[in-house]
This record gives sequence, structure tokens and C-alpha cells, in this order.
Amino acid sequence: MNRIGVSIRDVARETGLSTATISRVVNGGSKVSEKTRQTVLEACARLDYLPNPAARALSTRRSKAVAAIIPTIEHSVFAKFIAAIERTLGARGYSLIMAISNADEVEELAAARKLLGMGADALILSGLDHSDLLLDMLERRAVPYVFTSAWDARSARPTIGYDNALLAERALAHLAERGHRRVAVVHGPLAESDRTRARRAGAMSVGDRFEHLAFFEAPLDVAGGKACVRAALDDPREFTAYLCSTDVLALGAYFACAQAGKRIPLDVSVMGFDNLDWSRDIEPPLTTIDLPATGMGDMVAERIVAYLEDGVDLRSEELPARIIERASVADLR
Amino acid sequence: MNRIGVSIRDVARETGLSTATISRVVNGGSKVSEKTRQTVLEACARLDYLPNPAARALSTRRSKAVAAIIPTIEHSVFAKFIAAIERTLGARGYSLIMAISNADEVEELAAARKLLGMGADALILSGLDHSDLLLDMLERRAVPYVFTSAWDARSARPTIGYDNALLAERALAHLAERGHRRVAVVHGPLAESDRTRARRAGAMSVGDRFEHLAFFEAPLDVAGGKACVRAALDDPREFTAYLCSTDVLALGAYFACAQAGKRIPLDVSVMGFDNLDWSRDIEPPLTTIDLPATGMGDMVAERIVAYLEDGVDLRSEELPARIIERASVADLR
DNA sequence: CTGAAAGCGCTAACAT
DNA sequence: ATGTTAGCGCTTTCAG
Repeated sequence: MNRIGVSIRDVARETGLSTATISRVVNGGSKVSEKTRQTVLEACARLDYLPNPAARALSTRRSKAVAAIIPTIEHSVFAKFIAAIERTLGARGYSLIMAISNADEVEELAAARKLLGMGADALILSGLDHSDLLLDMLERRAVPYVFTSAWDARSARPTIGYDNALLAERALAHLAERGHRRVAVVHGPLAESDRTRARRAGAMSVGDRFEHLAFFEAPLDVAGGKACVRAALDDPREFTAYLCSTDVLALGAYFACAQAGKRIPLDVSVMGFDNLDWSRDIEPPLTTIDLPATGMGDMVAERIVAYLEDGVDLRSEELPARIIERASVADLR
Repeated sequence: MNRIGVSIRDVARETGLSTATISRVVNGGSKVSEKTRQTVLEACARLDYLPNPAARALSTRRSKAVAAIIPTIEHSVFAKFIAAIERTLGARGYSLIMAISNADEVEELAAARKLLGMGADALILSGLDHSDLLLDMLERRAVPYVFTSAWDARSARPTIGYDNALLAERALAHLAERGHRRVAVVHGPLAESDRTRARRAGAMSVGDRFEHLAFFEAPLDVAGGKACVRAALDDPREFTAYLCSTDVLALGAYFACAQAGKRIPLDVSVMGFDNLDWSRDIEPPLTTIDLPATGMGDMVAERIVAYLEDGVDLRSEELPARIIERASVADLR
């Protein structure tokens, strides 16, 4: 019974029909005369009947819930991603069960266990690197899943996202083309994110285009970026540009510059990654890379539902991300 | 059956015990000899048995999932709130099902329907104002629920949060005490949030302490705050302080001032609401009101679980919120 | 301490 | 087009 105690049987009794017929109409059923359909719908409304999801799930082996595990929700990009997933899933009649892993493989595994234990029909994971136990579990239980926020053509697993290494490479190229020869890359904790590692690796691969290409690891927040850049501002290598692997870090860079009396982009250039809402509104507007957080969420949700409903194979997909040129990078040529 | 097809019956067969006994040990059961308990646990591990949540829910009428509907996840305060709920719920063996209402009563109602239709055991709502249909539904279905982000001693319903009106009043008092006589209150869309309305009402109630107390409504983002304050900067009333109902708006105010060449706090003072992470790191550090987003999430989750597990009545609770004095407000005395 | 058995509410063959 | 019926996997009396 549902909370107010009305079950499909009550509706059947009320209408003088069988439970099977009720079930048919409630499920957008086929093969029901328009007349009975109306009768049933009316009775459902009158009795305020709500199908019991557990019973339905038990019978169909489908919960219509998909689970997502993200490293954090307190970062705009993930918040947008999750919001998009929720919205698209909802439009398809699915719900989202969410868990936060704090970028920790062990927590991620525990979360996956819990979510699957809640009956999730599929799993959305962030990034490419996951504990073997998790991967084993997914295989053994044959759970549909997709990796996100990254794209790897060579992966045998479905990855929907962008090529972090390539993007970092492009960002650096953007700087190089504008005459920057000494640049500092400021990024978050490498241990916590394969996407950060990929960006760093991508940046490193084009190191030969620069006189100096330095890497700094900072806590992934405004304070982290600020402290890191403030220190780097005194570096004898005299960087002309700071590539921040996240807009939040870039905001920290802005405040570090303000404090040190350095003008952007006159004295130093700053470039971000994410294209957060405010990046266009700060002074000067930030040149950054637009990551398709919302589009990615929509696509992931769509693909998972397509798989669940129609068996459409889950496969990798690269999403477009492009540089948004604004005023924070000087042209030194 | 769960995904890999092992059910409680398989474990029973494997151990030569009955399903009842398996159920007992799996559920931290009582009345099982230590020996059988071990046998069972072993068999469970060996077979990789995971209880089917739907079957369990059908039998117990409990899903161990609680639902939360928030207006947006793309605002730090809500992100923190949700993160805390998820964490605390998880620690108690519960899961979070989330939906986003976009601050729309109709969407909220639809979301509630969906989440309850997914079998949520309880509902967490944001704010005090909700559609009558929603309220009716909660009553009729006897769904446990709590309103959050606000606290209202007079409400008959459980509200866990803070007194938004009082907080705005205090913020204004803070400004008044420092000699500000002409202040502008910049807030988000009134139509979307009863908390915004409460803050405005609270501010209005102490209008007589000021020579000018003006109210401006802006879109709730950096761009909104920036545009609004930029215009207000030219107001003939020459406000000496801007009280922003959100730190995000305050950040916009900072950029508006930067653009207009106004120095904070020398030329104008700015005060926020939220105490977001970066408010301490911006230049100058922002005076704001610390809202207990995380503590609120923890408490809400705890209380709901306490109700679900032990029947502890849900009741209202006021959480402490205090002014964080930093450098963005000048003392004019 | 353990087992048998009756559901929980719904869906999906299979009949009619 | 509609009805009958057998489960789905688990919990929970009630016996023993």
C-alpha cells in the first residue's frame, strides 16, 4: 500500500475491473478501450492512487532511478552538471540519487555500493580513474555506467566529456600565439583528480614552446589560487601569464594581483578553465575555456535513459569545448 | 533477484538455513546463534549477495531514501546544504533523492509528486511558502517533512533554519551603528523566494533609523549585482553602504565599484549575506553574515532519521547565524 | 534459536 | 479488450 493505503486493488474494486487493466492504463498502457481508460483514470484521481514504486520495481526489476557520484557539489561545474542530469532524467521519468565522493576512491566505492544497494539502474561516475574493486563490481553486476568530465577515445569504457589534455594544450597554444614565453600553470591537487593530471600532462607536452613553463599545485579554492599566485608573482622567472586550471583559481589570481598592485592584463595575463558565470563579469573579463557542463549532463542522462529504455549501446562521446577570448590575456607581440 | 541473480533464497540454500534466518542476520538480526551468523555472513560474501531494495521496501514499507527539493544547486549555500544532507543521511544508512524546483511552486509540486512516487520516506523543502496542493498532499499522505533555510517560531510546521528577517535587521543595525544613514539594499527576485521577502521585510522594519533606505531587486548573480550597484552608484541619494542579500550580489557590487573607480570601504561600504568561501579572500575581505548551511543540512538529516527510526517528533529549530566583521564596511563615526 | 508460510503491491504471461 | 494468476525477493508473525 502507499502511504494513504490505496493500492491497485482498491482501484480495481472501485471500477469493477481487474488489477491488470488498471496497471495497463496507469502505465500508458496499450489495448485498453478509451472508455475504461477514462473510468480508471477518474477512479485513480478520486482515490488519489499512487503506484507503489517498490512493488513496481520488484516486479519489473527496474527502479527508474539512476545514481551519480561526483567528487564535490560545491564547484559550479559539478553543480551545473548535476542540475542538468536531474532535469533531463526527470523529463524522462527517472530520478537521480546522488552521492559525493570527496574525490576519494574509497568513498567512491562505498557510495557506489550504497547506491546500487538502493536499486539504481545505472551509474554515472566522474573522471576516468576508479578503484579496481569498483570496476570489478560494475562488471560482475553488469551495471550500466558511464564515465564523465573526460573523454578518452582509447578507453574500452564509455566516456562522455572532453579531452582535458588537449584543452590544456590549446590554452597554452593560445598564450604562446600571443607572445607569452614564460608561463605558470596553477592547478589543483593532482592526487585528487585525473582530469587535473590530464590537464597538466597536456600542458607539459608543449613545454618546448616556452622559455619557462612552471607548474604550481594549490588548494582548489580562491584562497589557494590567491596564495599560490602571490608567491609566483615574486618568482625570478617573471611569468607573463598564469594559466589556472579552474576559474576559481583564476579568481584567486585576480585578488593576488590586486594585492600586489599588478594590473591584468597590463602587467600579467590570467587565463582560466570552466567559464563560470561570473567570469564574464569580473574586471577584466576572464579569458577561459568553456566546459560544456550542462550539455554533458544532458547527454549523459539522455544516453543512459536510451540504454535503459531501448538498449541503445553506451559509447564514448567527445563534447566541444572552446576558448572564450576576453580581456585578461595580453597580446605581447 | 539482484543484478547478478543471487537472492536470499540462494544464500538459504547454500547454508542449508531458511530465508528467515538469513534475513535475520542480514538485518543486524537478533536471535541468531553466533555460529549460524558466521556461516551466513560467509555465504553472503562468497555469493556476493546484496539484498534487493525493492523487495525489502515492499515488505517493510520503508525505502530508506529521503527526498530534498531545493530551488537551485548552483548556489554555494544550497550546494553545501545538500552536501551535508547527503553525508549525514549516508552515515545513517539513508540515501538522498534530489530534485530542483527552480524556485517555482508548480515545479516544486511536480517534483514532490515524483519523489514521493519514487518512495521517499520523508521530504525536505526549502523555505516556508509552498503551494496548497503540496501542503495538502503532505497531510493526506502523512509524509514526514521539514521546511528549511528559514525558521518561524509561529509556524505549526517544523522549520529548521534561521530568522531571515531578524538577520537583515541585525545587518542594518550593524551599518547604522557605524554611522551609515543612507543605505541601499540589493536583493534577488522577491517573487522567487520567501527568504528574500523576509530579509526585505526585516530591513524595512528598521527603516526609521536611516535617512534613506532604498531597495533594489536584481537577478541573483554577479552580473545582476554588478549592474544594479553600478546604477545605484549614480543615485542622488548617495548611499554610503550597500547591503546585499547574498554574497554573490556583493561580488557584483565589488566589480561595479572597481569599474566606477569607487574604493571599498573608503568610498562605499558593502555587506553580504552567506559567508561564501571566497568572501574572506577577496579584496577587501567582505563583511557578511555567516549562514549555517552545513550545520542546517546535518541537523535536518539527523532529525529526519531520528523521526523515521525512533519516532522522535519533528519540530522547529533556530540555528545561530552571526555577522562576520571584515574590512568592507567603513566606520563613519 | 530456527523454519514455514503468508503476504507486501504490482506486472506480465497466458487465457478468454 | 479484459481477466486470472503466478511470481518478483524480502520480512515477519506464528509455530516448533
